[in-house]
Amino acid sequence: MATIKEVAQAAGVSIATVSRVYSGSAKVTEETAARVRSAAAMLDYWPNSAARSLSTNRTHVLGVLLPDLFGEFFSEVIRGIDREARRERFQILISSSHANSEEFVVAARSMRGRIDGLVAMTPDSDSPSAIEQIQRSMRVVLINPWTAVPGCDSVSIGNFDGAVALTRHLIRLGHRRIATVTGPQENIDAYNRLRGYRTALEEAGIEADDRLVLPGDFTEASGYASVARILGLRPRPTAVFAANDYMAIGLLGALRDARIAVPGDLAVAGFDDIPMAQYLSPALTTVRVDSYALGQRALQLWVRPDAGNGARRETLPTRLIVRGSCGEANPAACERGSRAMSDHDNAENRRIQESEPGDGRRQDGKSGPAPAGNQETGARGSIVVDQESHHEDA
Amino acid sequence: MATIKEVAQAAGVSIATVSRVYSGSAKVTEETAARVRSAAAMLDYWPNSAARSLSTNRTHVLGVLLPDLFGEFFSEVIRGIDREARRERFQILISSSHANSEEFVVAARSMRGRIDGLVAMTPDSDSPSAIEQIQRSMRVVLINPWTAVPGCDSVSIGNFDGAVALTRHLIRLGHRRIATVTGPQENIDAYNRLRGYRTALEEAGIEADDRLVLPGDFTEASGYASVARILGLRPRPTAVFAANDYMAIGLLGALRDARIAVPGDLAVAGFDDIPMAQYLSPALTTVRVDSYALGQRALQLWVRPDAGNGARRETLPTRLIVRGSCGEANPAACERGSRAMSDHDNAENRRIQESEPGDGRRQDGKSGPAPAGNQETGARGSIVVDQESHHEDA
DNA sequence: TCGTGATATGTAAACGTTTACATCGCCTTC
DNA sequence: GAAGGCGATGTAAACGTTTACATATCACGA
Repeated sequence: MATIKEVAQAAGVSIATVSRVYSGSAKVTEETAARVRSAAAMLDYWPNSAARSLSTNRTHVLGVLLPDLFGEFFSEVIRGIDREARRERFQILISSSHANSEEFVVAARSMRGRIDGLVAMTPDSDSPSAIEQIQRSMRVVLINPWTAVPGCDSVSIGNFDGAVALTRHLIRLGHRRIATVTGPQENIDAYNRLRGYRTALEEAGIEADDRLVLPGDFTEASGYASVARILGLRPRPTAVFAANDYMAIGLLGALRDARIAVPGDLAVAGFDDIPMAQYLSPALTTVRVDSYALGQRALQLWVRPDAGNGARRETLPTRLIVRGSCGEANPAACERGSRAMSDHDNAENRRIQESEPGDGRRQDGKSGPAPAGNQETGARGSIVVDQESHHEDA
Repeated sequence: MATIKEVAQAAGVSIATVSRVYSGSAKVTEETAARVRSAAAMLDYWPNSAARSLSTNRTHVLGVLLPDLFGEFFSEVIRGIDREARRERFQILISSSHANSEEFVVAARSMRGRIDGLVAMTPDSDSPSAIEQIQRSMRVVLINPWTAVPGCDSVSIGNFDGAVALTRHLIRLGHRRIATVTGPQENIDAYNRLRGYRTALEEAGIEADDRLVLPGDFTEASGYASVARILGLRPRPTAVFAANDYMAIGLLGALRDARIAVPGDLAVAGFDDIPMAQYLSPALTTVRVDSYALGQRALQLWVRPDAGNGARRETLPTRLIVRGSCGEANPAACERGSRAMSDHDNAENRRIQESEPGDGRRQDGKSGPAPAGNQETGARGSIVVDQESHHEDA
C-alpha cells in the first residue's frame, strides 16, 4: 500500500526513477535499481494499476461480456479465453447475464477505463447498432454473432456445416423421413442447425415436410416431450435429429419409456458432443463443438488486429462423431460413409478412431498439474469425422 | 471517450457539477442535471473507472484467483460468484492457472489498484504466509483452503461429512470390506474424503486395512486401472468408494469389461454428483457437491465482513444421492437407512424424491431467459439425503 | 581546458476523477 | 433592511502513475 513517493524517498531517488524501474521504460543503473527494489520490498510496494491506466490509457485487461454463465459450454469458452489471455499477459474482466442489448451496452460502458477491449457474445436479440456504438470507443471481437457488424472481427461455431454433415450421415444410412427437434427460435445456433438440416435434405432431393420440424427449447424436458409428437406422425420418421444433446437425452429417455428401440426403430442424433454423450446407451451420434477453441480464437483475433482491410469472420470446424444411436457404428461402415460423403462434398474429411478408455478428463482442476490447453475429449469407440468449414454461418 | 471537462464545458457548468450528477454524491438541480445529461449523451460520455478508482480508492471489482479453470466444477463456482457479484453490483476480474503460491502472490499483486478484494482458491501447496501477505493490503476470502489463515473467512465443501455419510450408507447396506480409490495426495478434497471414509469405518468398528486404499488421481483412467487391483484382493471387497465420479465411471467401465455385476458382485459409489452420474448404468450413488453455492457463499462472506471477532470458517452441507450402483435404491429402503443414520448421527436428514424426467438443464445459456440462481439438478428417481455439516473439514 | 555527446536522473505536467472548502444567491427572520 | 442560514455551484487540491523535457555527470577527443 506504499506509493511510489515513499519508495522514492526511501531509496533516495526521484519518483521518475522508481517508475522507470518498474515500467522498464528507460535505463536505470543496476545499482540504483537494486536500491529501489530493496526499498520497495521493504515497504511492500507494487505499482497501482488504476493510476498506471490513467496515465498510459492502457489497462492490460480484456472485458468479456456473456449472456449467461451456465454449463460446460460457457465454462469452456471462458477457459479458452482465459488461457490464451494469460499467455498474452492479459487479465479478464467478466460480466454476464445480459438479457438484452440495452443491458449489454450498459455493461460495456461501465467497463470503460478499466479494459482495453471486449470479447462479447451477444444476447439473442443483438442489434448491430449497439455493437457499433461500443465499438466506437474500443476494439470488439464477437463470438457467434447473429449478424455481421462492419469492422468487427468474429468467430462462430460451424453450426450449419455440422448439421449438414450429420443430416447427410443419416441420409447415407438410408433414412428419408428425418425429423428434427429445434432449439429456441431466437437462438442463432438453433437457427443455423435447422438451416443445415434443411439444406442437406434438399440437396438429397428429399422433399421438405414441416410436420417433421418440431419445436424444442434445448432442454432435456422438451426432448422428452417431443417423443409423443414424433410417435404420432404418419408415416413415422425413422430418424430424429435433436438440435442439441440435452434434447437427445430427453428423447432417449422417453423412447426407452415407450419401449421403442434405438437405433432399431428410430435413430437419434444430437449436437454438441457434451461429455455425457458417450456414456448414454446407446452412445449418442452427435457433432462435436469445440467451445474451448471458440474462446481461444476470439482472444487471438482480439490481440492481433488485422493489418488492414475488412473484418475477419471465422467459423470453427465441427466434427461428426459417429456412435451407436444411429446404427452403423463400426469403422468399416463409416469408412464407406466418409468416402461417399467426399464424393459430393468438397470438404476434406478425416476419420479418427479414438483411444479407450479414460481420457484424463477431470472435474477438479485443483489437483496436480493442469491439463494442457485444448485437449481432446476421449470418445469410447467413436468414429470421428472432421468437418472443415466452407459455408458461412448466418 | 469524452472527458468530464468537455461535458462540463458543453453543459456550461463546472466539472464538479458533472461529477455530482454521475456519482450522486450531492444534490444538483434537476434542471442542471438534465443539461449535463444531454451534453453527456451528445458526447457519448461515461465516467472513466480508472480515474474514479484512483480518486476514491474503490473499484467495485472483485478479484478471483483460481488454480485452474476446468470442468463443471469451476464453471459452477465462477457462476456462483458472478451471479452474486452482479446482485451486489460488482464486476469480477479473473485470473487462473496458478500452480504454486508464488505465482499466486504475483497474480494477486498485479491486481492491486484494480480490485477491492479477493476470493481465492489456493493451489494445492498453499502457504498461509502467502495469503497473510496478500491480506495485509486487501480483504480475502478463501475457498476450500488447506489450512486456516488467521483473520481470513473461508468456505469449504463438506468433503469429510459427505464421505462419512456415504461410507455409513455402504456399511448400512451390509458391506464390511469397502475399498476406496483416492484422489491425488496433495489434494485437499481427496484428503478429507479419505479421512471421512476412515472415520466411518472406525466408528462402525471395522478394522482398517490399508490394502483397501488404492491410489488414484481423479481421472477416469485411474479408476479404470484400479479395477485390476481390486479384483486381485483376497478376500475381495464387496464395495468401492471412488473419491470422485470420474473415477467411478472408470470403475464401472472396467467392471463391465470384466463382466462383474454392479451392484450385485461389487457396489460402486462416487463423489460430486456430476450431471452424468444419473445417466450411467447403473446410475451412480454419490454425494452431491453444490459448487454454485460455494462461489455464491464466498462472495457473500466477502461482501459482508464479519462485524467483529474472528474469522468465519464455513462448510457447505453435501447430500447423499442414492441411486442404483450400490443396490437398495428404492425409497422404502432409504427411509430405513435414513432413520438408522439418524440414530447415531445428530445430523438433521431430509429425504427428497426428485421429479422426473427433465430438469431443464441446458448447455446453451444463450437462449431465452436465464435459469434462476442456484437451481437443482434433477435426479431421475434418486433418493436424496441432505447432509448437514457438523464436522470441520481440514 | 573546453566543448560535445551520451547517459542517468530529476522536475513537473499531464491523465480524469472526487471532494473539502469557498462562494454566491436567495429566502427567512427579526 | 441587515443578519443569518441554506442550498446549489465553483475552485482547486488531491489520488499514483508516466513521460517530455531539463539538468547533471562523466568520458573523451581536440
